[in-house]
Amino acid sequence: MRIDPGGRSDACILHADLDSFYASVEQRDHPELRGRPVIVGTGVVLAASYEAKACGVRTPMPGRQARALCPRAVVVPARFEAYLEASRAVFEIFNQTTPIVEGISVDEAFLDVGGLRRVSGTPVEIATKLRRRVATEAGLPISVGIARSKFLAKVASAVSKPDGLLEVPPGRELEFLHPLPVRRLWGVGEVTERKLIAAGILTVGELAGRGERELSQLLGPAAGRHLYALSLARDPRRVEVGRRRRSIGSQRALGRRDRPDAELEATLVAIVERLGKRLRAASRSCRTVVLRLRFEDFGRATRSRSLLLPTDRTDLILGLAQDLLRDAWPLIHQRGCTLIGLSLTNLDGFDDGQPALPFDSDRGTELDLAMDGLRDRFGRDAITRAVLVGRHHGDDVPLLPD
DNA sequence: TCTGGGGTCCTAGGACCC
DNA sequence: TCTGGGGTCCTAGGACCC
Repeated sequence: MRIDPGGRSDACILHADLDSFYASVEQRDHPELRGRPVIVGTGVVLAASYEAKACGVRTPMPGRQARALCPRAVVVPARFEAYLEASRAVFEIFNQTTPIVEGISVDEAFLDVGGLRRVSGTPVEIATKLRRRVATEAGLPISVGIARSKFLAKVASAVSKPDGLLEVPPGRELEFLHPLPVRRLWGVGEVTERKLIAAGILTVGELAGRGERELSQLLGPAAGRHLYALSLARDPRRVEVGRRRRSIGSQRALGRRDRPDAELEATLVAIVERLGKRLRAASRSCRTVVLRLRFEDFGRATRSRSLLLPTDRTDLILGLAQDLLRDAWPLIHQRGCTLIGLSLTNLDGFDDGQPALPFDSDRGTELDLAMDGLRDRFGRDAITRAVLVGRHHGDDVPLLPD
């Protein structure tokens, strides 16, 4: 019998989610941390072990608050390289489990195991084996949810944590879903939760009872339609292999102390260089550059500019970024800048087909910017050394051979 | 010591085109 | 001269996710 909108009658989507990922890697690599509360991140909490979560530590909580809640906690700085390495090992196991893997982030993926019953067994058997492999081969705890849809599989993995396995049996989706608080719905964050609670809607079941029209009036047409569908367990999205990134970005928090303008400009140059390298490493090009700013009053602003044609050249991207920054100076001087970032969007070109994992292709800067311009002017092979000199407003020749 | 760094999607107004 | 409908693109902002 095929009744659900996803066109499936069996629960064959797995959502696999590593538990407290960064903290688990630290406990794996440092045995003395096992069984103790661990907080990763010295500024804000990037991850907390279950022992630390038991004290109420959450991410992304300010570090000071976390240490007050959990004075016994061991605070360690993040080691992103180690996490990326661990992520690769786990995704290797995912990919050996089924060819249909959709990576969501470093520590999370959907797996479609629908066609594998004869080869590998039932979804529960497959998930059990997957969890065992991740534990023994990668040394990490992972939770898995199984359901007929992505959304329910994701809710199931969250409910099963820590180190759990939970299947939502076909036909019993609403029984599972309706008692849950609205916050469990994918797309309900702090703001939407507040609105829903103010309207007297506390559970998914109550949300389903209101109907799409009322929800759309409350939250807007797209959100209303989306949440109403989820509340009835309608989610026809398939597991997609090799989704292409739609933007890449990089940002730096600056703290609250006053920074000279030149330091901001230098930070922007460094960000552009990183992004240019990542862009070319992924064989992509971009047409729009977005400058992101955050201010001391916690307000935010974005400024963007588009090119006529896509580019992957660091110097062209930097030109746009500097134009945007120049326009934003009054804003920055007035409100104080605590974060500067850049996103590249309207991406074009093929990429490597890899899931969108953060931190990839990013090993510091190598004066790429200078090399770009010099290669164009003097030819690819003629250049062995380059010097990047500062660029100020109006100077249009920032690059000189050494 | 008030808040990291990486993303996705939606909305809305204005310019511009047919 | 004024009015209309339908569409795309650009820019800015906001909510949400891990």
